[in-house]
Amino acid sequence: MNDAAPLNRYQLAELGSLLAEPARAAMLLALTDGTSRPAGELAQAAGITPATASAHLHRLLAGGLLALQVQGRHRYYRLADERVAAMLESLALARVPALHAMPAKGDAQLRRARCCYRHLAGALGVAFCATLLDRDWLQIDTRGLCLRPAGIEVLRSSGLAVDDAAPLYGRSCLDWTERRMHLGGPLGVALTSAMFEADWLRRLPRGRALQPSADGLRRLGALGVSLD
Amino acid sequence: MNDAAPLNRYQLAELGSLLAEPARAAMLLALTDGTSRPAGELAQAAGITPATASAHLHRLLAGGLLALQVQGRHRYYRLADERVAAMLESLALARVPALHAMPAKGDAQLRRARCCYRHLAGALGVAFCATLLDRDWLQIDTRGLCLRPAGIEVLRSSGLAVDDAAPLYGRSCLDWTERRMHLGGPLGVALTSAMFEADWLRRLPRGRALQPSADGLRRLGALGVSLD
DNA sequence: CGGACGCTTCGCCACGCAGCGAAACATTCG
DNA sequence: CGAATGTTTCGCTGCGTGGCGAAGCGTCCG
Repeated sequence: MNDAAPLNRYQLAELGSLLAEPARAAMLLALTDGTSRPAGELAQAAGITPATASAHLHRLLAGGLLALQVQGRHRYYRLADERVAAMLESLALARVPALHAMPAKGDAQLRRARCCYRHLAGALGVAFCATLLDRDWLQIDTRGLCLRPAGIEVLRSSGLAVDDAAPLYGRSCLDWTERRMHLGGPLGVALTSAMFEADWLRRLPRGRALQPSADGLRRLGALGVSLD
Repeated sequence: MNDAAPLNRYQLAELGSLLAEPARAAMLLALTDGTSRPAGELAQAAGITPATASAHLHRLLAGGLLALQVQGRHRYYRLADERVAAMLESLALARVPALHAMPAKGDAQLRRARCCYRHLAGALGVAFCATLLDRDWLQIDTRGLCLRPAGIEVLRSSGLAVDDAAPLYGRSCLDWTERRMHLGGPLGVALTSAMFEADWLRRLPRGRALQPSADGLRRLGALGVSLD
């Protein structure tokens, strides 16, 4: 949640028109997990020919929503940055009738652990964040959420590679399925990627769901993180 | 910031197309301060004839972005709810080149105190939030930010009508000009409206800027809120 | 070197829709 | 009741743009 620089009508309209086409929307949504995908794959995801997809991708690129990486004869597109992903996520909020059709929907795996762009969300993300707050390992100030020294130490001794060179700040991120906050922002991303490195979490081939490893669950449990 | 229910391409595209027209964007932006405005005024703000505006307003209404209130021969439109305002604000973030063109822009009044939809933002909002956190009057848990009893007491004794019947939860909201968090969500809205009632703050006829009263500044100063 | 592949550019068609003026409808006021 | 005002509905025109196939261009591989 943010208050924002005053957009003028043309900037807002331009942004809207980039989203206004189902084909472009499909391509953006296919990239919300943070992956980079070649143009052909995005064309297929959107259900259009490569020719049409190419035009759409250029518009999104020119609009600053996508970034391009050329690799041989493939051209990999990804979301320009985390703010674009955050914007897409936040758009969904205006579409949700507040409390409707939420709880039991989606598969159980997705509810338990998933990525919210680049950080951990779902029951596990909420429980992890609750523990950090509960044990006073996480403090809040006006710059955001930040690990206290005690938190850095305990996470590190659990096997998580936590960098304390520059203090990273996170932000609270309301969890879609749990209706509680979890940890997002740079700090959330850093801790989540440390969990990947330590093999506490594994990515699944498709979708946003994540698979906690047995070791990861044991380590988290030792920290006091329980899934009820 | 939120992770979101999975929007499909058509929902996202529909939402985008509602924003994609400068006329509609202008009308939405004119309503971001939370006011209700008659159709004719919105037509004028968008620079189109009433006939065209009527069609746009209907689309926005059908799309769930606006709410309508009929009063005599006037029809007052306003943003459907706070989530719509939040969405519009968050859209601006994707347009801002991270750290550009921010600090000195806009007038000083707007930077000092303004409304972020319905709650207080700007230097004053940030300072107020920092004080609440600093004095430990505000706690954070997984449901959000919540006043502690000591905080309720001290605010009340300063003359702010703080209701403690049901604990209100706020959320952190990144301040556009200050790059620090301030207090948003239901709690932020409640405290801000209490400040209006206590005449600590006054609305200005136009725009989002707010005018703190002399008494309000004195009371806030007594709480420890300073604008440096 | 030549074919396969990935992607882009080009030219074309067709649909959607924003815009307006005119007219209809509703409400208020004299 | 009739005029004035605010808003909507209707019919129309013109522009923007999404879609495709065909062709062009770079890259990889045998």
